[in-house]
Amino acid sequence: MNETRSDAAEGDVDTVRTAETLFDVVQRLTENDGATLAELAEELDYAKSTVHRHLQTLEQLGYVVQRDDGYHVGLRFLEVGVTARSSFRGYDLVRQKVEEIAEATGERAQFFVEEHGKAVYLARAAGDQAVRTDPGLGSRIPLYAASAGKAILAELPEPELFDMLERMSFEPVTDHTITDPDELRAEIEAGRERGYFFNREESLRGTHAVGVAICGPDGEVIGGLSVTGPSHRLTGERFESELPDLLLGAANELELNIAHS
Amino acid sequence: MNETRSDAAEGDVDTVRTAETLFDVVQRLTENDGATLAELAEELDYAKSTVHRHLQTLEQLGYVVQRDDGYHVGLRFLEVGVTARSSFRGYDLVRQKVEEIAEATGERAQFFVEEHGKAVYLARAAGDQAVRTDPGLGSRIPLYAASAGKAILAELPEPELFDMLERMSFEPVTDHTITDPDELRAEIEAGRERGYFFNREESLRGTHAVGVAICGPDGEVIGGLSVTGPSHRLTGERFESELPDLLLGAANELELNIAHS
DNA sequence: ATAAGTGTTCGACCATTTCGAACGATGATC
DNA sequence: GATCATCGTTCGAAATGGTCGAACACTTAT
Repeated sequence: MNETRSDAAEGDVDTVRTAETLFDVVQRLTENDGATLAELAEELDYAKSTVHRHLQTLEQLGYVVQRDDGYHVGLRFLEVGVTARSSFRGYDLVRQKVEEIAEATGERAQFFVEEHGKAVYLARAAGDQAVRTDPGLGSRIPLYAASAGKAILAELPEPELFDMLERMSFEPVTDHTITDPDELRAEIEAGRERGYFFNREESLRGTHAVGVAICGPDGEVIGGLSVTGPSHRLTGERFESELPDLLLGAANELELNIAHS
Repeated sequence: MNETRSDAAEGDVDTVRTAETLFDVVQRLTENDGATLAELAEELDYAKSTVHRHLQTLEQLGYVVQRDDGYHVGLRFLEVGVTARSSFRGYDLVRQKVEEIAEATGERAQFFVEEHGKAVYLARAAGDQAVRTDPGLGSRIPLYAASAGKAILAELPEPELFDMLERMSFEPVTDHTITDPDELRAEIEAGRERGYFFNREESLRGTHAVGVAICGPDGEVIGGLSVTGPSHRLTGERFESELPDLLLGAANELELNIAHS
């Protein structure tokens, strides 16, 4: 099929170096919120003056805040991130549906989209527990380790799917994670027939999940919806039939609503 | 050439120019999601190649995504923004409380924090309407135009308050917005006695609000909590006594819970 | 008073960003 | 099926601007 691809595989295309150091600072700041200038310079191995200049720039632009206890990432990231989130079609509708599903099943429901070959959490709701904030909002897991991720993969057009599988590194998340491309391929095929996908302790030990894809009016995949719970509770009929049916119904309704929005 | 360095706070401190152009791109991308390279270069008045390089860098770092219909801001902003949000003490507790208040009052409840001299939405919940997403999450309004903003100002130590008032530009949001520093000062004093603050169509026509401050265990202000609603519904006893009491109770409880967390 | 911890400034070196024009790829129009 | 319009991409030359390290200023603890 394709052959002229190898050259772009690893070559760092020409890139703005300064931006890398800038986001290094941001990155370190998220991992070590409230860090001081000296700490950051030390950890990043840049000159203090360099880090200082970047922090000052970031602060002036609103992306960093300096308080008495050190530097913090600013809420402008949240502002931008929220617009990024709402740029997904039907996000509001999906969010409501996620909460409905959580309530109906008593389990945790979540919605992912694909970005840069990973599954990114966009919404999550818990059935039983008090309404807790979404801790991992925006966090990423490999597509092949999530039921919703597999559902997304299965809806991709063949060439894109091929590319994506090519680029995957298949690092295990748990000892049940699929690490064989052929095995993943087979599961995608199987799930395509059924319309729903499973995750048996592949992303978290002791946790099962069922997932389905959400597609837009033109057939393009928007994201994936899944229900997660303890493996002892997600089993048998409920796991293999009831929850899938519920999800398929939800997906269907969602897709209709999205198409008419 | 010699620089006349006005040692006041006015001068542009030395700043990473490249970062400015980079965030110019990001900014434009949030305002015009899905823009093409040519559009961005045109609107920003940079060379196409320059914008291209920045976009490529941003994409490689995960902060921008290129889809068939153009470039989009990436969800990494959301990821970073969420950590910024949860770096505020007691955010989870506050969020729950906001939802409780919305449910109890049937009106809209919201939580702000101060950043860069503005009030930033961190949480919002609506009582009546279906659970809708927070549209303006991360968005900013002037402190002096929000009841919760005034509450925050009133809790600041005098020197900081002074500085902040100095820097304020007092641009009106509606025709009821306070634009006179002395008037604001007076309202802050008055509210300090009472413990709560009002907003009478100062941020949105036809809308009233009551707000209180939330403080941490050391007396430092964390943010402000407020209830908003149509001015015809927020009036009389309910507006000037019931809601304030409710909010003061909520703040009190919150502060206790936060102190013990 | 001293010391250790902040953040801040400065000038010289040289890395790197910027620009514009030309290229290649894709899709629309006639 | 050829031509035009648009899109993203590449390239080298010129100068803009980022990096470094040492020294400064400031606050708090010893």
